[in-house]
Amino acid sequence: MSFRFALERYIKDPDSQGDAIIYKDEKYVVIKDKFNKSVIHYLLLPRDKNLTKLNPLSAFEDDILKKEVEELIRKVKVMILERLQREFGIEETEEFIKVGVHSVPSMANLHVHLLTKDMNSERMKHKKHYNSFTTKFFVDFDELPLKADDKSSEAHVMENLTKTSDLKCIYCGENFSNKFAQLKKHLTKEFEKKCRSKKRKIEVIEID
Amino acid sequence: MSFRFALERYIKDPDSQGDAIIYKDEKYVVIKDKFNKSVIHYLLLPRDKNLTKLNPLSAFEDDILKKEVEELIRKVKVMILERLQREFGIEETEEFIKVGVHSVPSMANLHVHLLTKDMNSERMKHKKHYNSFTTKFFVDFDELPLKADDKSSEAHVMENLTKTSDLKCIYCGENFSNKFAQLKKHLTKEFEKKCRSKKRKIEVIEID
DNA sequence: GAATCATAAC
DNA sequence: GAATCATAAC
Repeated sequence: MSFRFALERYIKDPDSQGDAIIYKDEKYVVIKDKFNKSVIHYLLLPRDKNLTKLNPLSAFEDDILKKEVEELIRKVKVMILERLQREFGIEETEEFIKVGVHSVPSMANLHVHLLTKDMNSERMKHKKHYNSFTTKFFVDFDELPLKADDKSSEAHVMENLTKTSDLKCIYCGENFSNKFAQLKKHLTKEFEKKCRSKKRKIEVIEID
Repeated sequence: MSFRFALERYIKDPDSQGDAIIYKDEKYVVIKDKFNKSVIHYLLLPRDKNLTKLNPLSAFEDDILKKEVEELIRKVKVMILERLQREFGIEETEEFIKVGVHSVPSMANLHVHLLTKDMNSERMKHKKHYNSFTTKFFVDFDELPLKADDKSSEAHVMENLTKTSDLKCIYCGENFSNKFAQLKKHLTKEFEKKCRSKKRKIEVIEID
């Protein structure tokens, strides 16, 4: 089976996926993105055989699906903010969480991205990664479903956007042109600032 | 001036280089490698105008140079082990420090690498990076100067070695073939094991 | 040396 | 989607 169906196993047999599973019920699973592009990056997937085949730009024309997913998104956002507090000592609001879909997903199974806005991850490795979350290639969940004539439906246009858009800092808007390495440094600095601003005092005690 | 002379400023005016300078006297400087390939990675450079032009494989035919550098290496090794203890809580011996030169340096100014053996760094980005420290491309200081007929003197042979040698874990010898991403994960795990084995207790206290 | 970009093969 | 490899231009 092609890599495009790599998410299939999570909806078919979540119990076999260990701590990659953040949430599950009969109809949905929420998993950790294996190649997280932010400090926290989850995927929400409907488990239904038919729903999982839908295109993300039109899938949420289904009102029931949309309502149910909205409700689950609310829960997951809380979990994300709690984890951000617990693991990084960062107090944030829902504004710090991006929720939406890729215009042209590489993975076939319908999935919604939920991720913190830091974009600070080892796995964030090149321009296309970054721009797939920071340009119109990424469609906010609130904008779904898209009108059929929306330009965001044109796959080639969208893919080009991830290649050609300048790299701009999600925090301060600074334009890094195509200088990805410099953007990375900047994002790390911005995130560490966010951590420091909580003024955590870390005490290290040797017990052996 | 070409990038090949990027180290020139460190020997000419170390005082302008801030905390990149680990040690300096009239004849030598030791600096942090700007693109460190291990947790701790320093470069030792003779400042003399003539010495800095020498080829690393033959430079240490000069007995005085060799003796002086040997002495400085001893001092720097102590500094490295202290920093390893201070910053990472890791207790190690000199065996954990690699000292030597690249057969075919990219940087023109004579420099000796001193680095911890973890090979665990964000800047370790591809096979050539790794193999330039783990194959015969890297010549241990103790083996210098090389006999003139040593194969290690053949630049093309050496450069090929960094491209074609299998990736092998420096800790356990596991062969990762050309699977660099997997080697990286493995090295991170190995290093974290080393940290954990010190059983540090970390207490986080919010003060704001 | 770093870094961007393109390109197979999975 | 990931990952390896090659290639300019600095």
